[in-house]
Amino acid sequence: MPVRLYDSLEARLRELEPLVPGEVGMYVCGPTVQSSPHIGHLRSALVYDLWRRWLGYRGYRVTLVRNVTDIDDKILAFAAKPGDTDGEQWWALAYRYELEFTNAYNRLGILPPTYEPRATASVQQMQELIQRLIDAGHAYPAPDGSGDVYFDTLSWPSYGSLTRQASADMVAAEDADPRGKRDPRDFALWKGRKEDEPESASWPSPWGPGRPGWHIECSAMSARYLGRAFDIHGGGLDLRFPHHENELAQSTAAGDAFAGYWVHNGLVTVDGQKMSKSLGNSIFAADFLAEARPVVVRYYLAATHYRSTLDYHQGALLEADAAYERIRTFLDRSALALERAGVGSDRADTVPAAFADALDDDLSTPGAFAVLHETVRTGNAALDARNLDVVAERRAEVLAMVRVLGIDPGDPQWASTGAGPAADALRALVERLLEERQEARSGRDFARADRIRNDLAEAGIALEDTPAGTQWSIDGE
RNA sequence: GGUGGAGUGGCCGAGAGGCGAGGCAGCGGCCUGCAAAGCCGUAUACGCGGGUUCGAAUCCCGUCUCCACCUCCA
Repeated sequence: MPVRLYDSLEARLRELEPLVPGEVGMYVCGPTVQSSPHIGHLRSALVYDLWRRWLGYRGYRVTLVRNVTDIDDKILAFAAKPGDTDGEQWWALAYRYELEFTNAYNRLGILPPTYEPRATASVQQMQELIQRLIDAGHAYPAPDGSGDVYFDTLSWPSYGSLTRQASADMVAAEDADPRGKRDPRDFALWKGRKEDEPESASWPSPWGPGRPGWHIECSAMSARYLGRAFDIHGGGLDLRFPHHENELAQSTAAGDAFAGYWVHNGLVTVDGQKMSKSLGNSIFAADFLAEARPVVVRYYLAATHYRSTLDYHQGALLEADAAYERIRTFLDRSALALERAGVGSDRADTVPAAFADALDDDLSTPGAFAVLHETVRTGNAALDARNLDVVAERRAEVLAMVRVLGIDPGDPQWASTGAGPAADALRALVERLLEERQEARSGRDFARADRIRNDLAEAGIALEDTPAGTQWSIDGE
């Protein structure tokens, strides 16, 4: 079955047919590194990580490019603002936040993209694109001497096609500063340097010193790294307009075929309300990751379909934790049972057909998780029935699925810091106590056995008696 | 005003004309010294009102409510 994905431009499910068979070029709008990452940023990056992993599993060679917007109005404004970061250069501020994003991505097991270009490194390509637009009659330098260059929306009849809007119906922004625009809908391709802006934030150009507008970077960098025609363009739903609409207009007006498919991920709300910088209700990555293990956060973010709104509320991570534990526990139990029987336990199979069908169908992670849990259930039943052949099969399937989703509990990525002398000492002590408890149980001295179990529980160590012996684990790991 | 999306059981969350996805919580049972884990069983669910159909959560008409975007946004 071919992979199908929902194309926002045509507003329908389409089969993926890459320009070059077997290869997929994917451009995703990354963050503007002006403040700390929040859940929405994590979700967005995770969505494309999952797309990339699935397409990779399906045999495609995926080139994933996710940009970093490291120059923009707010970055300059925040750097200039007096406060804690007084005196910090705009580029230092941008880099500081970029590192925060990278760190959060890493903790969630989001694989680094094939390449992560910064806007400031492609200014030349942007200028070339702007020049092509001017030459084609779709852009003009402002006549007011500001050094701005605008895209001429009225010169491009299909402007608005991505969001199915007619230019005439668009409400002009209240705060729109008409400056040298021919039409309020025109947008800046190039912004002339203003007096109070640092010289380090300006580049020479045929239209005077200045810096690129926001939208132009994606048009220029997607073409630079993926070609003037590429397969998939992704980004948050909130970027559809104006950002993606403008990208589409610029690139196509300049004669580039641009993206074959437009994919938009749903936003994250908090208690039903949109999370946004202006509302100040953002849940930041650091707080979020402090609430649950990163692998559980990943499970939580991946379990909802990527196009749905994800509404975060208190307790959501606890549910995700319980669901994830079910999978982890099965993998532990099955490994133990197979090893005792002298059967290897690291075999990973291909994923079940139903799981593949779900992900082929517009990356239906909810369907995929349903299959994963079904498989765990039948695997557990086989364990109880001591049917090890079936256990081995189910385990191999679960491993394959969990690896595609990036939530394999055995992945060193998620390994706790519990290695080294301290962990060894803890293990020795716990195992000594477990021996004592076993002696007590054998002598039917349950009071003593339970006292040991309670003491360990108070220290955050949970016990589980299984036919194969007692297992212990540290809560939250 | 324009454009798009959503309302599903105690909660989360899929599905898109016909055997009630899956998870969490609950209840009953099995297992267990007791737990834990696991297994089995367990639900008058589809915003409201009409209609089409042998059959509607799904299609049609109407209606209510919520959300997003319309030049800061992942």
